[in-house]
Amino acid sequence: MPRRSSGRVTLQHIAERVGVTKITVSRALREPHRVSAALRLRIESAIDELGYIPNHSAGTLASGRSHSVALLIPSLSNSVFSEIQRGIQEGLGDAGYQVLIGHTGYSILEEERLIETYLRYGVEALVLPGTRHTDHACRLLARARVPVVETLELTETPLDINVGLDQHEAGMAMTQAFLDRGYRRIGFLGARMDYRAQLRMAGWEAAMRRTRLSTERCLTTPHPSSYRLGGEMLGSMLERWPDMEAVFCCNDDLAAGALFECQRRRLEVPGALALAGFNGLDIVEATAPPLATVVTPRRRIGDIIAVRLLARLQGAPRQPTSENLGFEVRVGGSL
Amino acid sequence: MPRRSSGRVTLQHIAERVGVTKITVSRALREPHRVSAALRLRIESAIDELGYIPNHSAGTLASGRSHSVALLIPSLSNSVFSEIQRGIQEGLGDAGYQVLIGHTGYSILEEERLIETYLRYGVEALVLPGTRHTDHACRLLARARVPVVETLELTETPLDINVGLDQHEAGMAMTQAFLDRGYRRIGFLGARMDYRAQLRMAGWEAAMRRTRLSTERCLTTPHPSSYRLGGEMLGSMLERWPDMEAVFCCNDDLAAGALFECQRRRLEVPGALALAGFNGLDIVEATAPPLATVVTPRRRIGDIIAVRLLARLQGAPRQPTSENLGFEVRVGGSL
DNA sequence: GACCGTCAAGTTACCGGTAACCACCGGGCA
DNA sequence: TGCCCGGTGGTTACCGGTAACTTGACGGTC
Repeated sequence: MPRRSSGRVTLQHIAERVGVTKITVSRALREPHRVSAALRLRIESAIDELGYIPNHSAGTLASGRSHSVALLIPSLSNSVFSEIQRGIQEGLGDAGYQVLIGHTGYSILEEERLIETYLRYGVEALVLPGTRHTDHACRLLARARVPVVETLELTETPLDINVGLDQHEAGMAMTQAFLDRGYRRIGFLGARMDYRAQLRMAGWEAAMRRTRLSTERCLTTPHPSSYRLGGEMLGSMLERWPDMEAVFCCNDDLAAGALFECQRRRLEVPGALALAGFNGLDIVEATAPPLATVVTPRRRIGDIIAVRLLARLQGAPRQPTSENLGFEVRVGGSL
Repeated sequence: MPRRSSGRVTLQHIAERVGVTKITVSRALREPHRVSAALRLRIESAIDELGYIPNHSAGTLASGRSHSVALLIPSLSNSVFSEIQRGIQEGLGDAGYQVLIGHTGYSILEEERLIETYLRYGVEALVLPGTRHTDHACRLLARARVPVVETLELTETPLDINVGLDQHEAGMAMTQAFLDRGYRRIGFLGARMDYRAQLRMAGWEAAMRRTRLSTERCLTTPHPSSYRLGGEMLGSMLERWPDMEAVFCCNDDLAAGALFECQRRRLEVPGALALAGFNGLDIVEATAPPLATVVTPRRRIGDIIAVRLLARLQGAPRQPTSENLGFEVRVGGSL
């Protein structure tokens, strides 16, 4: 007599119903060609009569394979990550992997916690946003001997697979686009200031210094970026430096918010002030005028991650590499 | 000799290292008070020396409890869902549950697939967006005997717990706000046209009919909504009905896109055309003018879901109920 | 001093699958 | 005829934990 009556239908139930042993039912599901056609049909009909649902834990425990992969993303409301997710999902989903999504909220501590959680789940690979991790997270990953993807930005010392773009260079390129059009008093607005925002800012600074211009006009905040914040920060900036000619925002949300603030103040864009954002989200082409931005190849990042990961999951050897997928400076109508 | 050398550290390894049996180690982790303090310390240090990571599958299989809950969301780039997620995460995370996020892409077929997947994982509860599901999904849920939350909209026939707001009534209320201000030729723009968008539209229709006004001025598309689409649809609408006085958009993205299009056409908002959106996202208070919208209590929905679910998980009996958390019409500056 | 209760740790069986190996059957072939 | 082989299905053990029950030591109580 069973100790616990889970009430759940198991392989054993199907097997009894059909009059075979459970291994045969298991095979009918996983290696159908190894079971005779007639029997397979009887098994299949028993399965859906009884409503059998395989127990993933049991399967994982027995086989040592979980058929799942963890994808950690910093934000659930940012289409930068949702497009990466889509690429990965499609690539790995077709190969039979389930993609488990975790939400770090831009915190590497939360990332560490999630890495441990998903290692407990036995994921066969992990995709992490960024290249900065806690020491403990690195130890966990090293011991787990599981393929790891670091994405979005690039690093010289990848843990394993690294796919992204050079955020510093992108920041410089956008700044150079301002310079090429004759702007000189170019400011920088940054929110959240996660590592990627810092890299973009460093790119702006480098381009300004190279041209012997001041990097004084810079405002940052640890708060998450939002449209409203873009407007507020632009306000502070104009108050402090009324002579601004151009503002480079660390992302499109901030830039759009800044644009709205200009509209409220009846400041012509780009006539009175030039603006640019970063990422190339949908909004930049919708505003009046369309915003300058750096378009990042998010969907492609997702696709490439899926390809590289599948190769590793199918046995390709580990070989830490960094893959630069580039970016495109789009001038829009705001500079 | 082990058949497969998983390489992974198990309870057994810790136990041998400390010189006890594995059940003692297991207890030290789950019921520390049942193990003497000295031994507990030795166990803990062995655990982090060897880097033990519990095997979630084994624990789940043995105990019949997965300590995880599935949350399905339609879109990973819409802060409507991310705020709900945050509420649920905080409420359930503290109680020791892991929230597994699934992405349906607004498809009930994909929802069905994910429901089955997560039932295999043995989740102890499911949170679903919406009240429409495939028949097969309903059968799966019924058989699983697991608490289910349907959220966002309300239904008269909840499967179990239902927390949301009356989307139809909200659509009517926003339309009434237009009417109260004297607008008569009020159009409706809808994208994606998932069930909630349909309900909002039906609310608009009902309010218009009640006032004996035409519901002719209506444009919808199955495409996902975006800022760009909002502009394009507004263009089509104005072309077809140049005499429009007001436009109610099924969400804020569309409304913002429509506003940008008005700016391009130098159409004063609300002077020449009044606009409203739906949801109360960050963007509506950032634009110039701020957009009218229906503010939905997303964070509260998440919080309440967590509370109701915890009660059920701790043994409260199933008792299908529908909980209406209401909404707030915010007039902004666009009507 | 016998008895009882409690605390700390161990024994045993089991969760629901899968790997690896084995057994049987019928047919083709030398 | 004897042998080998592929196609089918079964046997056995095990994955890494946990539930439930048991054991033994110790202290308090009457």
